[in-house]
Amino acid sequence: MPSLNLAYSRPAPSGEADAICGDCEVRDISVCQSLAPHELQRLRAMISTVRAEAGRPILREGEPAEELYNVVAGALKLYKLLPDGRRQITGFLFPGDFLGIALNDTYVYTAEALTPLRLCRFPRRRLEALLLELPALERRLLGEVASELVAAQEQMLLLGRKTAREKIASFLLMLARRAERRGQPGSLLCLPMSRVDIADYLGLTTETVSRTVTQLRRMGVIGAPGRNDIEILDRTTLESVSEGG
Amino acid sequence: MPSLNLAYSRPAPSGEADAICGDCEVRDISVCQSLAPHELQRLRAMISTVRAEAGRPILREGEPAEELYNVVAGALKLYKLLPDGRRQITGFLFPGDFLGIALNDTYVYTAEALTPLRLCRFPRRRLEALLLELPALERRLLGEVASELVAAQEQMLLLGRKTAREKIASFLLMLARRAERRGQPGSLLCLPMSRVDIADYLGLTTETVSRTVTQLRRMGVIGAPGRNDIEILDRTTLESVSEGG
DNA sequence: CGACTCGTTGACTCTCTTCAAGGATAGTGG
DNA sequence: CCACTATCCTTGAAGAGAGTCAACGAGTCG
Repeated sequence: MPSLNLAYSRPAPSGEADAICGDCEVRDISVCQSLAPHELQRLRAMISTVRAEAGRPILREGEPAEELYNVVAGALKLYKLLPDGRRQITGFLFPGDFLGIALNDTYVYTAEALTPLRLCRFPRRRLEALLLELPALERRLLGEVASELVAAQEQMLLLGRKTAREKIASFLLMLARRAERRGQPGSLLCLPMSRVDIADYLGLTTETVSRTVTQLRRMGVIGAPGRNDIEILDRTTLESVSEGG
Repeated sequence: MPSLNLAYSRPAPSGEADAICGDCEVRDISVCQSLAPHELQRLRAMISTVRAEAGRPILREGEPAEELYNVVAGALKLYKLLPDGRRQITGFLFPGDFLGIALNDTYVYTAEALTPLRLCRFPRRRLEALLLELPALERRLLGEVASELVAAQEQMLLLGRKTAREKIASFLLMLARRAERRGQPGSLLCLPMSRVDIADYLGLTTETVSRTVTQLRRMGVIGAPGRNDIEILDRTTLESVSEGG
C-alpha cells in the first residue's frame, strides 16, 4: 500500500494567506460559508492546502484522527472493509464536502482519491479549539454532520430494501442532485468512480451494475455517451423507477 | 392511523422542577450529562415529560420537526417507508438516546414506541436558542450526531455486504453492547422488537430471521429461553460469525 | 504492437424470498 | 377455567433476483 505522504504547502505566513481563501472555489458551499471575514481569518491561520493524485488514500480506517479536510476540487470515496476484503463504500465526496467529520479518536473509514484532488486541511486539535470561540462554525458543522446522517439513513433504505434497478436509478439521481447543488448540469453526469466502486456503494456486483445500466439504457431512460458518462434522458421516469414505480 | 396526542405533563412551575431531573434515571448517560447544575436548570425550564404506550407513533416522517426528545424509559424504532410499503428500520432507541436530532425542518423518519415509553421533550426552537448560550450542550449534541453517523455507516456495511447469518450475529452483539453501556447484562437480552422489526432493520424477511436464529441456536452460540429472550452463550464465536469468520 | 485494466455479456448457481401451512402464546369472553 | 381467536413465530417447498464463473471487447499505456 502507498504511504500517506501527501504533497502540500504550509500555510503562508503573511499576505499570501489571503490567496489561500481569497480565490477559494468552494467557499460559498463549504463550512467556511458560515464565517464573517474576521472569523475566516482565524480559520485561515491553521489551514494548509493539500494535493493528491487519483488512487491515493487520504486517511485510513483505524488510524488516529489528527486532520480534517475540506474538499476544494476532485472527488473521493469513503469505505469500510471486512476482514475478508468485502468492501462497503459509505459515501462519495465532492467539492465543498467535509471529510473526517466523525469526532472520534480514530478514523472510522478510509478515504481515497478518485481523481486528482485539492484539499484544505485543518489540524483537528486546533480546529476543535477554535470551535469553542466560533459558535457559528460549530453550528454549521453540526448541520453538516446532521445532513450526512440524513443521507446515511436514506442509503440504509436503499441498501436494505431496494432492488438493483431502483438502486442504480437512485444513485444516478443522487449524483445529479449533488452536481446541481454545485452549480453543474444534472442531466449530463461524468462519473469519477469505477463500476466496482458503484457496486460497492450499492451493495451489488459490477456485473449487476453493468447489466442494470444497460437495462435503463435500453428503456431509453438514460444514455451513455462515453464510458463514464451518463446522460439522464427521462428524469421523471428515472425518479419513478428509483422508488419502485 | 392513531393520532399524535400523547399523554404528558407540563413543566412544573416551582420547586417541583427539581423532581423532573432530580431523579432522572438517564441523566448520566444522556446529553444532560454535559451540563453544570446551573446550566441544567436552564434546560429544565423548557422540558416536559411525556408518556406513550407501545405502538404509538411519536413523530412522523415528513411532519414539521417541532420537538426533540430524550428517551428516559422504554424503546423505540425509527423507520422510513417506500411508496409501496416496503420499510427500512434505521435504528432502535433505548434509555439515554436522543430522538429527532436531525436538524431539518421536517422529520426524516417515523419514530414509534416498541414498549411503554417515558420521554423528556424539548421544544426545538427553545432548545436551539439555548444552544447558542450553552456551547457544552451543543458540543455534546455534535458528539451525539457524530456517533449516530458512525453507527449508520457500520449499518451500511452490514446491509450492503453481510450475509443473513452475519447480520443476525452483528445485530445481537450490537444489542448486547448497548445493554452493557446502560449497565445491564449483555449476555441475556430481552428483545423489545418483533421478528418483522428485526427483518426490516437487517434488510431480510421474518422467515430468514427465524431460520437464522434457529441456526445459531443449533450451533450452540445462542440460547432462546423465551420468545423474545436471547442468551449469548459463546460471544467469541458470535463475534467471529458477525464478521464472516 | 502487445499487455493490462475495465466494462460488458452469457450461462449457471445459490442465497434469500415467496408462498403456504402448522404451532405456540396471549388475550378475550362465555 | 377453558375454548376461541388473533397474532406472532417457525418450518417447509418452490421460485426469483442477484451472485459467481468465464469469456470477450474496448480502450489505455508502456
